[in-house]
Amino acid sequence: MSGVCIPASFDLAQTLDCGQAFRWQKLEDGSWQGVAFGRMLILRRTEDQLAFSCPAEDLSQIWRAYFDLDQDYEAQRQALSRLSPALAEAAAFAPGIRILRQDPWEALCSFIMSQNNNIPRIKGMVQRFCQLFGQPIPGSKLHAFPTPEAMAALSPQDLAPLRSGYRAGYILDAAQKVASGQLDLEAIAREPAEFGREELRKIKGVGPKVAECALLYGFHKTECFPMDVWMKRAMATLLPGMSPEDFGPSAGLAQQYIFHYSRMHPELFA
DNA sequence: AACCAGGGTGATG
DNA sequence: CATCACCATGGT
Repeated sequence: MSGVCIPASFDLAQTLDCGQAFRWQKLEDGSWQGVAFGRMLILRRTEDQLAFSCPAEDLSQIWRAYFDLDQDYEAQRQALSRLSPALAEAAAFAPGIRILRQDPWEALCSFIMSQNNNIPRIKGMVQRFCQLFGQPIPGSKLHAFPTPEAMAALSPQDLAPLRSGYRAGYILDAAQKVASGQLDLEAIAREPAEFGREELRKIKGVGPKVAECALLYGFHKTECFPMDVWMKRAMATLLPGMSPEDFGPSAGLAQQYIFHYSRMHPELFA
């Protein structure tokens, strides 16, 4: 068990249930449980601290980066809020959102599953995916996210119990391209976002939106700005005339404020 | 029953 | 370049 002071802007519910990650679950006692990088974590907030169910070593080597704890989100939120009153309101609605630094393959694969799908079903699909094909995590009943190497050997029939529909072929194509080295995720992490956009779209079923999600949530390319159906509606209604480039280097955070705000206020678009 | 969901593909104007 | 049917599945 190890603790850490809560950064100025960090709310567990806002960050873990805002549609950027699909493996976190709120437990009965109010703490959050999830898996990332093959480790299970239970996370709970006390009055002025976060309690991590892990050794101090994992906190400094895995979770500090995952939760982007060294970044000043308060400063970004204030800067973004000056750009537009509507954005300021969305940011004030969930000031504790942070952009997680997820595993690149997990983000890519999860958002391939997300296409033309809804969030509850995406969560179920990701859960079955891990349960069916991921390495068990000792003493937890949970499983790591399946590796591309493990997936590359499978056939579409093997993925039938996943009930992912036509996305099964997309998942396998992604796994094969990554496992074979045809697609170099480390190079995408290293290079500018535009390189990643071109590379990721070589995968079947990966278009502009899925690539943008993978780049933002898996490669932490913070200027990326995924445009799904919610965001298109929100931009037209709340931020008419503005485009992704107007939000600068932390456009991804602006996008997440707007996305979450829109999803929590569906009546705005009725 | 028809329509929708953090879309993409392939065909057609 | 814009539009459109279609894609598999589950919820409303």
